[in-house]
Amino acid sequence: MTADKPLRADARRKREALLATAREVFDAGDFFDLRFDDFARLAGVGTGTLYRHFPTREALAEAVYHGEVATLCDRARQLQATLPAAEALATFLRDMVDHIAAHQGLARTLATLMATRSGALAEGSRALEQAVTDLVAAAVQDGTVRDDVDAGAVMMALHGIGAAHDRPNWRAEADAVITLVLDGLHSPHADR
Amino acid sequence: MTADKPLRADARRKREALLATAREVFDAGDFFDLRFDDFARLAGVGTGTLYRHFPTREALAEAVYHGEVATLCDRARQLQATLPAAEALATFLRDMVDHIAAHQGLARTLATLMATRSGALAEGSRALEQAVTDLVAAAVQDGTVRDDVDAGAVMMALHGIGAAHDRPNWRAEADAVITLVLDGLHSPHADR
DNA sequence: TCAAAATATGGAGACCATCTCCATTTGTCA
DNA sequence: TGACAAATGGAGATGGTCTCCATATTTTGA
Repeated sequence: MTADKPLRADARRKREALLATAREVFDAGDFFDLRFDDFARLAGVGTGTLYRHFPTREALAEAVYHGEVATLCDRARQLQATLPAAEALATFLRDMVDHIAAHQGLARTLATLMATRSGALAEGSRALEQAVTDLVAAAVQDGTVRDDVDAGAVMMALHGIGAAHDRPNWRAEADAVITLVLDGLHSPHADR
Repeated sequence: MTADKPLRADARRKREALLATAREVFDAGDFFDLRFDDFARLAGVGTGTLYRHFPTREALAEAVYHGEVATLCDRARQLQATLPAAEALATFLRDMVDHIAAHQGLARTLATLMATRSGALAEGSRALEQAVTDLVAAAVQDGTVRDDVDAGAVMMALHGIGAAHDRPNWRAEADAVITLVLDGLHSPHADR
């Protein structure tokens, strides 16, 4: 997609170091508590180098988010290929909750980024949304899910779950949201 | 709740000016784009005065949010007093969407604040959640809503709606989320 | 009504994170 | 290996945040 420029050897090394460090910090949820310049020191890199590779904090986040999303999308495709549509959708959503539970820091970071609406996550988010859209469409197709509601609503609900990750009773509530959404999706159309 | 200290006359005037200005900026969604010192200038107040009254940006936001929440809670109580429980809940949720639609800037500001999780909105959020809890409890009581899901899930969904206010198709998706949640709430318990 | 005491003001400047710039180092290619 | 291109890193400029205190305003009480 982005025209690959042949990156020099040391450049790639530094870039990788930066990304590795970012991933850790990202996952620990300290992404916004850390002075940006310190990423550089942490990764054993000069400030200038950091800024050359990732002009903004958000650019760095985007790069990390990318890998994250790829994993989730693979998972979605895999489920879709091996399970009945409705079940694939349900499993994916429950898995998402597991995933967020297992990566609180990541959830926190993403929530902040979403809210700031730097737009930095646009590409990654679109990919994730596409995966959800496919799952929902398949379920609609075989008639197990109503057709008057689209995947956007599901994304919103997921967004809410991720953003609220710090609630005391998060896990139970997150599961409850998924339950509501799934049961709602299986309801017949309301008349109005 | 907070011990009221008899505020001096000019102090109250300045404080009010600050709040009025903040409310505008808040509603316009520019809350985080504006240099904090400029609030002072905008409100015709010195920087020092601003910081005396509201030590942080978040403190100022909290003060504004307070009034906002009070209105919504009143609305909830009023609905609860005049409509059957299930209908009161449904109406309130739909009204919330209307409200957010009518105050995009506010939604944006709140989403950012929530994500930053300054904790500044804790009190206001608790009040709002209490209102929703009451609505749900009443509906559970008279048997129109399942009892295995609590209000926290509804809050999460609302949170998601508010946080995603910048999606192109926001309105339709927000309505869809509410529909899913309401239909989900009216479903019988799932077995597992 | 008028000091004196208490309270509040405002803005100059300290502080600190972000980001730029370029002299130096490192890698690549012939 | 030499010469050119690519990349580095960190010193310092920039600009927003917040503190401090000399001055101004309000209140008190005699």
